[in-house]
Amino acid sequence: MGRAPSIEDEALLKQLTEVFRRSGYEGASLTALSSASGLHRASLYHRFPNGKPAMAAAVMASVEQIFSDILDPLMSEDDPSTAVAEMARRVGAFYDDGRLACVLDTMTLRGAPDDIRARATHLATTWLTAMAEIARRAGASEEDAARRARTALVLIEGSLVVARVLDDPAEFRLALAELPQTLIGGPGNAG
Amino acid sequence: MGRAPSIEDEALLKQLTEVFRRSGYEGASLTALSSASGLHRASLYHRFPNGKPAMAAAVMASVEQIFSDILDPLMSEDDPSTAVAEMARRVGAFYDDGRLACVLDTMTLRGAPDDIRARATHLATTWLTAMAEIARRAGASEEDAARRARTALVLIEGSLVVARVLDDPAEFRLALAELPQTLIGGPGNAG
DNA sequence: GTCTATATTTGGATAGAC
DNA sequence: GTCTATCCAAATATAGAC
Repeated sequence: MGRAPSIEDEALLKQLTEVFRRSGYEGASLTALSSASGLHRASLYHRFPNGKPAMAAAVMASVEQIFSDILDPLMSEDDPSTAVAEMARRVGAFYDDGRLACVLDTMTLRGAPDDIRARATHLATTWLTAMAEIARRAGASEEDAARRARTALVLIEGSLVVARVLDDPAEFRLALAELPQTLIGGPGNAG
Repeated sequence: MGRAPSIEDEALLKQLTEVFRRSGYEGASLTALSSASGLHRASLYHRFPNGKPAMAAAVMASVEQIFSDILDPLMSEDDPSTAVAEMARRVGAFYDDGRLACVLDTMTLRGAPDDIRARATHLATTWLTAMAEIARRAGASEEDAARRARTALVLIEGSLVVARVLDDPAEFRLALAELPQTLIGGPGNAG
């Protein structure tokens, strides 16, 4: 067995993810990724022999894993309202209360590899499906449930942009607080 | 007088703006800016002696000008509902029906110069103020008007992200279509 | 005002010692 | 597994001809 890594895979991915989220794919330089992780550039290449595209792919895979946890309450929790509230809590933690951008936003600008953009599209679809399902379970029609899910995603992504631009997390917090209402509340739904 | 420019300032700014909107500040390489404008890199430096930061600053100034036109109906048009509809139409044109991202999003990632980010913040504030004013004029309380304006901005920015990620302008079109409702419709307002 | 040519720096990537 | 040293390409920027 070789020498133990100075930073475990999970912690490493977390640091790399943060850089990609803050700077976007092209803005995430090897220098930035290196200093964030504490590993020299050559060490990053040892972990990711295919370089920056591989790092970005690993980040996307990591985020997919994190989202499977974020969305888990929507499947496992019986009460839809409780389920959405718990999902909102986990979303808030992942976005560090609005201080971190979404990979769906920063990894889909021109310059990002096609496979990364495709993964972002897939992640968005997964998220939308899970949110639509909980709305459906709370009594919404299929059409209304799909609409509510899209609105929820728009509010989360938009509030993250606004929070960044205004340097104020208030809008993001509000979007999360209203998520149960957005997905399962109001007219036409039992929630 | 010297030789006439091969591309007029206005057209040049439009091309540069598109690159910055698609790629973000760091992703907008001189090569990309050059091929989009049809000018060689050295010619871009002739127009902007302070290089890429100056190009980005000029782009922000240009966008500020465009927004003063986009927001003009909110001041000059008597009927709030008509005013918002016309603003929405101009917003749709500026974002090319959801195909172009917002500078508020792409120019505020890490790596963009501080003064560019500050201009983005200022632009967002100007936009919010103008939208809050029309909501106020339509009968909303000051608090409700401010809330509606923030929601409108969140919906526009979020729907642009979602439209890009899903490669489908539908969500953006919907956000624009519902803008009158968002700003001046519903309970608690005369619109 | 635009061009070709070139300088300089940064970013991405590799080789080989430890 | 991480490091120093190095290579190569791309990005930013400048000089000077036309």
